[in-house]
Amino acid sequence: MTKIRTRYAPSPTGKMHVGNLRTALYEFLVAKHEGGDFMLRIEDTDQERFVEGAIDIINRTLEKTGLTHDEGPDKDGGYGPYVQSERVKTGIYMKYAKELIDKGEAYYCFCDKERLESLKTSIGEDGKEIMIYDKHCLHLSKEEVEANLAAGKPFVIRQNIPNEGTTTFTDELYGDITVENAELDDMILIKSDGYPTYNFANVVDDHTMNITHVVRGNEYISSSPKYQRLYDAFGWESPVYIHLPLITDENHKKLSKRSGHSSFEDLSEQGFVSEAVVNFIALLGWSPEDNREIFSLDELIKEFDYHRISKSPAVFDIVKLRWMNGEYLKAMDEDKFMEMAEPYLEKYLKPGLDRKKIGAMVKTRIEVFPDIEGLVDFFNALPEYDTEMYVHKKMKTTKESSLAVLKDLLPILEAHDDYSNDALYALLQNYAAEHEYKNGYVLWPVRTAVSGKQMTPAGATEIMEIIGKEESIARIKKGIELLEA
RNA sequence: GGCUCGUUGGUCAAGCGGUUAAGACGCCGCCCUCUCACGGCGGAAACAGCGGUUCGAUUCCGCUACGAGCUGCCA
Repeated sequence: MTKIRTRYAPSPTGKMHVGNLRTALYEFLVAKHEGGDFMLRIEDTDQERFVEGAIDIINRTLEKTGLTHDEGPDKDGGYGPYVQSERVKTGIYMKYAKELIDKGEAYYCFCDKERLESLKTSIGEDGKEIMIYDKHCLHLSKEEVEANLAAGKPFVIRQNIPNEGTTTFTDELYGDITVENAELDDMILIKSDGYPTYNFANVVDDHTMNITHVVRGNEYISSSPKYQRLYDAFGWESPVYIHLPLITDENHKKLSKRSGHSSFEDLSEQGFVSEAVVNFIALLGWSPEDNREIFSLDELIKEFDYHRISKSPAVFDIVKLRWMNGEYLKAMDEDKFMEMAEPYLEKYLKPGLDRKKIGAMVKTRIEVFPDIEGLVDFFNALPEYDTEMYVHKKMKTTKESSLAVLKDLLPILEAHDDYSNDALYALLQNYAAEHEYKNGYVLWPVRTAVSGKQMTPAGATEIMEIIGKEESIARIKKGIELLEA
C-alpha cells in the first residue's frame, strides 16, 4: 500500500477558524493514523483577499496545537514550491490548462464583464442572481482565438463540460454522488490575471504533489464532480475524497465572528488550553469506538478511524468545551497549572497574598483561567454584603446566632496567634464542641464574615490563613458591626 | 429557483433489521463536606412525519417537511 499523503491547504485570509482547524486536525489524523505524511500548502491565488500576517497565524496555530507538518513552505519534501503564488511562476498551471485546451476539455474565453452580466438571471424573491455561462467562446474558430490572443485581449480559460450525460465521484463517507452535466457550469480554470482559481489549482497541486486523501469541508461536495472531470480529462487517478460535515453555531448557522469563539485565537484569549480545544473539535464530527472523551493528540492518532466520521453537521457547544477545559485543568500537574495560572493570579490578586495557596484552591473550581477573578476577588478586599447571608437553614444559623458566635469568638481569636489553617480549625472545632454546637453553626458565620460571600473557594479557616490575623479580626469586627446595625 | 447533502434527548453522540435506544455536556435531586467546587449515586429528556419492503424497522427504499451547502475571475 502506498503511503498516505494529506494536505492542509488554507488560504491566508485572516484568523484560523475552528472549522478550518478541525479540517487540519482530521487531515493530520488521517495521515498519521497510517503513518503517512501531512503537508501544508498555502493557497494564496486570490491576491485581493490576502491578509498580511495570516500565514504567521496559521503557522503559530499549527504549532500550538501540535499539528506538525512533514512538508510545507518551511520544510521542503521535494514537491515544492508549497505556496501557490510561487507555483504560478513555474508556469505549471498554464501548462496543464493548455493541455486541456488541446484535448478539447477547456477553452479560451474572451467575454467581458458586460456580456457576462447580461447572462445573469435573477430568481426568487430575494433577488438572488445566478449565471450559467452559455459557451459562447467555445464556438470561436481557431483563427479568432489566435487573433484575440495576438491582440492581447484579456482572457480566461474555462473548463468545457458537455450538456449531456452525468458525472459521478465517490466520497468515502457519502458514497457515490452523481450529477447531471447540464447542471455543471463551465468554471474558470485560469483567471484573467494569469492565476489559477482554487478549483483548478487544487486539482493540479493535489495530483502533482501526490496527495492520496483529500480531506475538506462539505462545501466542496457540490464542485467535486467538476474536479472529477478534470482528473478524468487528464487521465489522472483521483484521490480518496473525505468530505467533512459543517460546524455550526447554536443557531445551526455557519460559525461566524459574531459568535465570539469562531477562531482558535478567540478561544486562546478566553483562557482555553490548546489540548482541550483540539480534543473537543476532534469529537465534533467523529467518535471513537468506545465511550472515551478525553484524548491527547497521540491517543487520537492511535484511535482515529476516518470511517467513523459523521455526516451530519455539529453545533459548536461552548458549554461542553468549558467542561472539557476544566477537565484538562484538573488533570494538569501542579507546576504546570501554577505556571499557566500565575499571570491571572497576579492580575487579580493584590500583592502579598499567597498565590500558590490560592492557585491550589482554585484548580478544581474553574473551567477557564479568567474564572479565577470572580473566585478570588474577596481576598483583596471585603465586599459589601447583605447580612441575610448569615442565615443558613442547614447550618441552623440566624443573624442573632451568628452575632452571638462572632462576639463570643472575637476575644478568642484576638488572643490566638497561630493563624495557620490547622490551628485555627482545631481552635474553632474545639469551641464548637465545648458549646455543643455543630461545626457549621460556628464556621458558617465566620466564613461569611471573613469573605463577605455566599460561596468561596476555601473554608473559613483557610481564608483566615491567607488574609492573616489582622485582616481576619477586622473583618469579623465589621461583621459584628453590620449585624448589630 | 435548481442541484447536492443531512435529520436519534436542548447539545455532542453510540447504534449499522429483533436493544429496557448506550455514554457525555447541561439541567434536577441525594450523599460527601467548615460554604462552593471536586468526587459518588440517581432522575427527567430522543429515533422529524407519512407511506412502502419485511415475520419484524431508529436501522433498507420512496415521498413530504425542516435544515444546511453550492449555484463567484472566493476558497
